[in-house]
Amino acid sequence: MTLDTSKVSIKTSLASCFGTNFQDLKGSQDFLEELASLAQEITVDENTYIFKEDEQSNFVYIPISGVIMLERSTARGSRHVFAFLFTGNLIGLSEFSFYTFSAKSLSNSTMVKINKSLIKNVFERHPQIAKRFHEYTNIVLNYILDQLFIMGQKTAHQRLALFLLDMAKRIGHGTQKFFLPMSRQDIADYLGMSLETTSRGFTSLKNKELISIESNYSITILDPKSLTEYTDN
Amino acid sequence: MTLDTSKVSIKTSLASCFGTNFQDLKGSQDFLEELASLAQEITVDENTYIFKEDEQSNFVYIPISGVIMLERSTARGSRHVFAFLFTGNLIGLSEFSFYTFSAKSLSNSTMVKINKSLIKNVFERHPQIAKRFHEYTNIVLNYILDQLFIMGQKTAHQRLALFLLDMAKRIGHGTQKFFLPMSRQDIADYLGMSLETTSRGFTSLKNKELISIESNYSITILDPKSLTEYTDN
DNA sequence: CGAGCCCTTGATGCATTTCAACGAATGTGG
DNA sequence: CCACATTCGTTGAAATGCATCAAGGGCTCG
Repeated sequence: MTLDTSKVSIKTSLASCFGTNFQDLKGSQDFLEELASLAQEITVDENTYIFKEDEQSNFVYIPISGVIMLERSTARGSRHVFAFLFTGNLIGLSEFSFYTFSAKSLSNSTMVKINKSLIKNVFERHPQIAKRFHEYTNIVLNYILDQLFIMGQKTAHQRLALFLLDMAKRIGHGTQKFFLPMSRQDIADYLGMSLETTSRGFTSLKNKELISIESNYSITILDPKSLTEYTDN
Repeated sequence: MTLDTSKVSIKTSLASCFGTNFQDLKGSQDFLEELASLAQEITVDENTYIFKEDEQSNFVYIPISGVIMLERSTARGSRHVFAFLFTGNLIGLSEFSFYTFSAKSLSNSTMVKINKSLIKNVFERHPQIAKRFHEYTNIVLNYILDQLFIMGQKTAHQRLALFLLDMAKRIGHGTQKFFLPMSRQDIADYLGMSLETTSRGFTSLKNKELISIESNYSITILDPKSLTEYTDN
């Protein structure tokens, strides 16, 4: 039950939840000390659930490395994927006492696991930290609104193109070749289309020479500018 | 520049932003006094903009009565409607110094207009109030996630049915007959479909005897249960 | 009464789903 | 190490949903 808060990877993840100058915030030392003694770093295998929908939400998680997929299953057996998370997103903090979605690891991942009561307590005592988190929530909200717009107004292939551009930015960090950590089905369930349409989308973008597909999961964006234009209608 | 905070309508709106037992919160009296002296109640005519995208976001607004539509226009001239608000939603509070969307009144409306700096200041001084607001933000976030799911997985006519059920709940407050305050085009832009598809959706639901259409804007949900089943696939 | 706006309806074509078959990659047991 | 099963992705053909183009109907307001 101890966490090495001096690790760069952990600092990076915290910074992306609470801002880059997080260390300067009033209360941040206190918070870090509590994390050091009461939080833990866990590792999660590929394809395993960190938690499932409707379970008691006693913990929140911050991914350090790996890929986490958030999903919800529907009455009729279909599934909605609503996010792929890489590093530094706080998962599972809400007012509900149970999770409203499942979190599944798509790769070997490491995460910081924190008692929900610890976080809530820190937020009570240190409004500055709470404020930072809520600014971050606002960014998430705006991101989802953009996604909502995309779902309503873009064609299936455009949505796929936008998805790949987003992944390139978040995974490739600038390089245009990256490893896709999720299956075609996962992408389909995220973009609200059938598996086949996703597959055809890949083929179509390849034929247009906008991307190249080295293997099923290794993608290169050949022409970011044209690909962006393609998403613009 | 004074606001009558004893009005029931204003209390109701505040309660829906900050919780029903808002008055018991630490700092709420202070907040109310500031509102009384520094906020104002404004009225807005039908079909006029309260603010537009990219304007300086100096004020936040809480609708008291009427209907507000939040929209964003796109590069290619199309439009995305992302919310219809009735009463008690805090509009326009974000970290950006300009609005990222426009707010348009669809009816004669009254709203409380508050200086953004006042609100931010209250939140700094009274973490309990800020916390309430952020709980409310979380509810909004969940609502949008549901909408995202609907956009991805439901057919056009199902989306319309879900929209009407939502409106009935929010406008009719239990009664099944209600006045739709927005045009077919507004609904289309909200649900990501064409005006014609929206219209056909109305006709189709009418023919299925799930709703009746007294006039273009007066709708009755004849069979809520079957209508709900219809949205379930 | 006519103009203008909003809504509805029809016809057509394109986008996407669905059903079905095939191919490629991966793992398992003989 | 190879045959086989299994999983995942691709491709084709048919059917469906939806957008688009086009025309007509009803309402409101001057």
